[in-house]
Amino acid sequence: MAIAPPAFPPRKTIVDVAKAVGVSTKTVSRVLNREPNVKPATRDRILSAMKDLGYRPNSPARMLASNRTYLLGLIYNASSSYITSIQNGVLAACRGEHYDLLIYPCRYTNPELLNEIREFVQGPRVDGLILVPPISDLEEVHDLLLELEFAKVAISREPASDSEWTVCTNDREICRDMTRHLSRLGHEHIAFITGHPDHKAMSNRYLGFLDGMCEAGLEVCDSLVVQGENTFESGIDGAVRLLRRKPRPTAIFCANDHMAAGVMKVAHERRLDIPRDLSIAGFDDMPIAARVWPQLTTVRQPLEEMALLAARQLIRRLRGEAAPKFNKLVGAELVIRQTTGPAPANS
Amino acid sequence: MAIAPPAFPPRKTIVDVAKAVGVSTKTVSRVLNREPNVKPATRDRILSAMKDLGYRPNSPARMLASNRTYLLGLIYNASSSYITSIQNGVLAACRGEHYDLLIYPCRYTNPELLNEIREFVQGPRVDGLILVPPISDLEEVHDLLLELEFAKVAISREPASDSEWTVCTNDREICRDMTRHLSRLGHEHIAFITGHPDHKAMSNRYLGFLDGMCEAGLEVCDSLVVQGENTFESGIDGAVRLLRRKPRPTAIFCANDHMAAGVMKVAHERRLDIPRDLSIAGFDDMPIAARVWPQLTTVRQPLEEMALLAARQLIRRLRGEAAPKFNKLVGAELVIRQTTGPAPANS
DNA sequence: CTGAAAGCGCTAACAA
DNA sequence: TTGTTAGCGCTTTCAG
Repeated sequence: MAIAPPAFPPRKTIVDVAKAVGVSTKTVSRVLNREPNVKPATRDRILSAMKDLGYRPNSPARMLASNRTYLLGLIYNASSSYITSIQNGVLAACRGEHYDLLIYPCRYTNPELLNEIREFVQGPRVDGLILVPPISDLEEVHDLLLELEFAKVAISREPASDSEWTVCTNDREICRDMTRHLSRLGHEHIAFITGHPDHKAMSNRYLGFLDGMCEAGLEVCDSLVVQGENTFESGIDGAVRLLRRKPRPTAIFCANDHMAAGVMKVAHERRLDIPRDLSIAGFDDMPIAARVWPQLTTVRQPLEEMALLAARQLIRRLRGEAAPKFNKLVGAELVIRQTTGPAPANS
Repeated sequence: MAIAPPAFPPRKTIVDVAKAVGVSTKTVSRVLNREPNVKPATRDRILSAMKDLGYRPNSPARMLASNRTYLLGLIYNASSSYITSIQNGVLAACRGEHYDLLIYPCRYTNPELLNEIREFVQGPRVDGLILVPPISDLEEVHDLLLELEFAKVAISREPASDSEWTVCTNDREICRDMTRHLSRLGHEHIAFITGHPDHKAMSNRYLGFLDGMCEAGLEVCDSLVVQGENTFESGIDGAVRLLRRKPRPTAIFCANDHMAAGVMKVAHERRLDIPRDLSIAGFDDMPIAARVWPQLTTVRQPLEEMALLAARQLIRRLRGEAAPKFNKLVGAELVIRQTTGPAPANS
């Protein structure tokens, strides 16, 4: 009834390979799985027989027999814009390791989220999970996966326990550095638009801002900190509110680039010159950062690399090769472009 | 050695379900696959037994036995920015149909591309393929898949034969409409930055521009058409060249939004007021379009919907339910924002 | 270092 | 409308 994938000439199996070489299927299976205990000579003969016969392993069969799928799952919030980088990193780790990626977008606010995830991991279609914010911030998700004893690595999450596997960046330090950059440019009234309160990494960014202000001996005025929601629109709202303050801030540091783009829009509409009248900084170095005018000063997180490290570690673990502890910290860097400049003289 | 997915309590199988209900495994299998020839009453009993026992089908087993993977493959060029919309559309079609998505980024210029694709489809990890530009423009890819008799649907491709399955938009008509919009605003010197010549949909956009110019009785001056490459940078280059022309164009229509953003950058740097001094139009309605300042006038292609239709059709075909012909045309629409306005009076 | 046999959980073909 | 019987191609015992 359904159209089956064609198979002419009929696909070769390990039986064919085993026959051709004159060994048992088990031996073939061993070289397939890179197991030890195969004489190099035998191994080579098998390998070349595979090539000659055009043999390709049948993955469903391996899955069934080994109870593993060689598939990694990536659960993410559907509207996250950075997911492409993450995907690329994960796939880079999968290449050559015989793993593939199954992506699973969902809404992190969905009350059914836990059930969805349970379904997904018990499919059972994936061997391990990669979690990204804001889903990696949800304790319930980690608890569920712990209960299910399901392998996972979280990106941008501070490990709640020692056995939890994470890859994160120095959000806090780098935000202090950005604030320092601003203060060195002479800014004293520096405003901050925070990220969505559900995102933990966001609060670290704010802490870094506070660190920087403190270090520069600048006062953090309550009225110069407004709550954003990571969106372009909330950046607009934040800017509108901030530009009403007296004294008006001469610099606005946003917890992400989308909000910074919103601030830029408001500044442009008010005919403020960026950065002469107002400096603006973002965070993430999304593609948009280099494409707005003027180009946005921001912070680059090596998302792709983080994802690669996370996935590589996960694969090791699934192979049983991994160390018990894995909490990797990778460095972010300032990307100083055109939206930050000296504070106005009369400020 | 490797950490196996935990299975406590041991997972239920169709045998358990069959026993519980007192039917054969085949009957259970039938309801699992929504096959006909099961008495509704039996069917209901089986369904509720499944629920009671917490049964979940083991997908590797189904794959092995049925020679299908219930996985769709999405092959795309790694640097394509619109891939998120496509993914979302495909996944929307997969939901509820027991299909999942395997993504496979690659470089369309890679000389190994055909081999990569061959490996991918013969994995055999996917049942069918969804192709997007610029890979869907490559004849060799279609030929290979034809030779392999592998099911596929192409997005944004004009079918080379009647049996080819495609979903595309009316690029040409909508570009004529955009040109008409510009001419009605009084523009006479309208420039066009074309897309990368490898992308077929791009040439249709150019043809639409020509149609529009013709319809408006405007002359298409060779010096007002420049070749772009779909990138922000090529938009910058194009703008620099175009703004040197005499008479200077009063409007620039770009074959995509990235290039339009590049044009905006140049315009801003030269202190041209958009749209008073220069109108700019893009194509795609990428997220960036609404976030630059002023907001970009562009064309919205329902990419997500296109992907959904493509995937849905592919799934039907894999089920053996599909019609032999499938060439879907979905409509794009103008999104008139702030970068297009009346032509300067003195032009 | 290698092999024989027994399944993994499901579906296909045929029978009833 | 339902059941029976073989496998799918591989990995896993466990025995050499």
